Amino acid sequence: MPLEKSRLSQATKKRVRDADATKLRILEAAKKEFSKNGLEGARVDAIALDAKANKRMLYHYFESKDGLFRTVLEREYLKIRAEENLLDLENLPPRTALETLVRFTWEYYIANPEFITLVNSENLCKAAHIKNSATLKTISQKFVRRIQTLLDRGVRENVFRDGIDAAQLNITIASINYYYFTNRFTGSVIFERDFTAPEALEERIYFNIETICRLVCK
Amino acid sequence: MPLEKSRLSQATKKRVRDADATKLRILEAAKKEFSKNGLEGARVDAIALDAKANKRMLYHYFESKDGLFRTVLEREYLKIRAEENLLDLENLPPRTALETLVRFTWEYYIANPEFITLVNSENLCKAAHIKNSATLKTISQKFVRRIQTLLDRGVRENVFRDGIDAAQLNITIASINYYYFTNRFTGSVIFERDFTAPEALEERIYFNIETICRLVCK
DNA sequence: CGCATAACGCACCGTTTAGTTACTTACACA
DNA sequence: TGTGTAAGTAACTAAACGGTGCGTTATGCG
Repeated sequence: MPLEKSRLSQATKKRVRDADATKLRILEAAKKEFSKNGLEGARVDAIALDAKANKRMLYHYFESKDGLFRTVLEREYLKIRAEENLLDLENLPPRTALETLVRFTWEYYIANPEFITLVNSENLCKAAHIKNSATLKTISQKFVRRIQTLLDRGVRENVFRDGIDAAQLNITIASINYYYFTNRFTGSVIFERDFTAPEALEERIYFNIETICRLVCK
Repeated sequence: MPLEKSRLSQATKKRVRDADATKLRILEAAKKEFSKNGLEGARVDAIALDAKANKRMLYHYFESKDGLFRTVLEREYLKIRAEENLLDLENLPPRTALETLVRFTWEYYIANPEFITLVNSENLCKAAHIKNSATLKTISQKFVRRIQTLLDRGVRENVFRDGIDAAQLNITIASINYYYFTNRFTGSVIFERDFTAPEALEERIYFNIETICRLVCK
């Protein structure tokens, strides 16, 4: 009978005490709070409250506010790289693959606005949290190599210009999408138009694809 | 004799009490502190100390921390627009004018890295400080109109493509320069190269000019 | 079942924070 | 040269902050 109860509780994950579930709740709450208010602006108490966890647990699992931020940020980097890896760039015509990549970046930022503000926070503190993360370096470089392969294939198939650097292209694709979102609030005020209106978004992604295609294609 | 002394002190600006000079010292110190640590991370005491002013004066002149930030940010926007207006785009061949604009943006960010982090902070708080600034809107729109004029002239002279939106182009020029700088710390870690090394900077500005010219020119 | 361990909670700490009160002092102008 | 006003100062506050000491309780395992 106690065995059965144990099996049931494991299966339904309705344990009163569940370290993994608590950790995850804290991470989700931290992601919200850090992305909304920045690293300095985020409140540890607010994270604990939102996670329905005791503040003590936060320090138990993540050591410090910075430790928690590091974990959140690293997870977000891993997540975007993982989704990028799902892109089937290798089996698409080069031009279509390029367009797919631009569109993916755009849509990822729309769906995950937190990523942008987290990265901004990390740059404000000069990348102090990720400085020593070996995994982040390797996965990012693997992605640049994938783009280089795509560029090479495009050149071979005579649709891409020769001599384009994959890292520079990668930065440019990110920038024209990233900038629009991170500055959407000041942008909307200054240009007196709603940057997040559906028509505005459509106009922008069209313009961005055009920009990249004209840069890369023959 | 007291008249002479007064005249002298006004001329040399060596008054013991000088409201304008104090205000300026506070603004300069605030710009440093806000850009270094963000709005929330900035410390009012640190600003007062660096400005060699009493904290009370800060509240006397700018009302609050947010009031000070608003003033700093508005001044920085006015400054970049003023420098942009010095650009002689009207009397340059269209392609040269375009290249001049891209290069100016790039060099402005190199010379004024504070501008970028201040804008980032403002976007984190959803443009709360500049929301009601009428001057900012008008000067920005005037600039977009200048770019539109340049684009029109380029089309007439048969060197630019037709139908390019000045606002979109303006955003794109800003983005490819801005992103590189704001993310230079995470970028340097992830790509394992120094984003601020002279060779890296040169490579990037070349790539950016290429990107814009390919987008706009025939 | 009994028990070691890990999950969890409460109440608290010392420090730092933005902002203020109450005061003194230099200076422009009459 | 006297004086009202604005510039400037020091010491303070109440609240909020990140972080902890220490006790309690659920749970998985032998």
